Amino acid sequence: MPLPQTEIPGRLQAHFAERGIRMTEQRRAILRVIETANKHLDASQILRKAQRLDARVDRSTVYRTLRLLKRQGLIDELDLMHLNGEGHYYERRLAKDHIHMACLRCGKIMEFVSDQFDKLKQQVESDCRFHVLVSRLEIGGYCASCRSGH
Amino acid sequence: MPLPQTEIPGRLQAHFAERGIRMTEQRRAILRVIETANKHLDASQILRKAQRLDARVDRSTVYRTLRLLKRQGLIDELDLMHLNGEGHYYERRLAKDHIHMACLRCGKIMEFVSDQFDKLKQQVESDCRFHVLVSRLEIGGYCASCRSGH
DNA sequence: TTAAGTGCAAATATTTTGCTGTCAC
DNA sequence: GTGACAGCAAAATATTTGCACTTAA
Repeated sequence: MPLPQTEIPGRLQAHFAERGIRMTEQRRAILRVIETANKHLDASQILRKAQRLDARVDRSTVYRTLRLLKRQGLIDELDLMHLNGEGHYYERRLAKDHIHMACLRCGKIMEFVSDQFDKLKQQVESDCRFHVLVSRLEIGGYCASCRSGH
Repeated sequence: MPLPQTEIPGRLQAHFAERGIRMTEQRRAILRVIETANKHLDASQILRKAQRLDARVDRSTVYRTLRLLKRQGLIDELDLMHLNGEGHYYERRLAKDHIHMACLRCGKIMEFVSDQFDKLKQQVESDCRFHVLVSRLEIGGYCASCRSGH
């Protein structure tokens, strides 16, 4: 049984090699940033962090690489309820999808894994004869602390 | 038992009146466009259609009104997998939430109502002690026609 | 070698804001 | 009458693109 994807470092680079996608220093830096991120990053944050690894990285290369990663199904794009502007956030796509919850009061982002979510997607597959490739469930509301303090 | 919200025309205007939110000709035009839309519209499309009802409507008024409607929980904001650019789409919020499926090949948007979706949200409420106010489930993949032709 | 990738600058797309005048209540 | 709303123009934000140069394979 393979290890869960979370525990394989360099998995993104490995994927590029497997599919014969060219590797550059800039891409290496960007992939590294995404692989080691411990929270959701937007394009500007990815740029800044990648430039610390390789100062040459340009903003447009970040966007081009993000588009590539999306097409390859390696990252997911999130809005996180637009708590901060209109941009998008990115995170590695792991073996198991999860739900994102954003607290509209304190801005905290929470993640939640649920078998019911998988069942729901299976229902879409069978009831709608729709082949699911990507899915995104984002919920906005109040977290436990904020709802009690209300 | 009240009629489903879908069947109450002028419901958005009624909501404004109930909450003492000022009604203007411009808002009337924008609300009318949203209420009578038979597909998902983005800000530019709403502007264009609203201007046909009242030529004075300005782009900024559209955005300001959309923000107001969002805050009032009267409309939902969608990405529809960004099939056409980076903008957002809007639709009236009805009594029952639904899932949006976007075919990545033909661009068709489908909607699906599922009790499992409601159950999943209830699970988030209880397991995470998170009070759900808005939720958005968007799925990208291949529709029945496109998957068979593949 | 050469097709793919990059930086740079400029363009495009989307949304917001400041300000002054107008209008709903 | 007055506070909320509107138009307009400009700014802010987010993303994409054209093109000449560079580089991975």
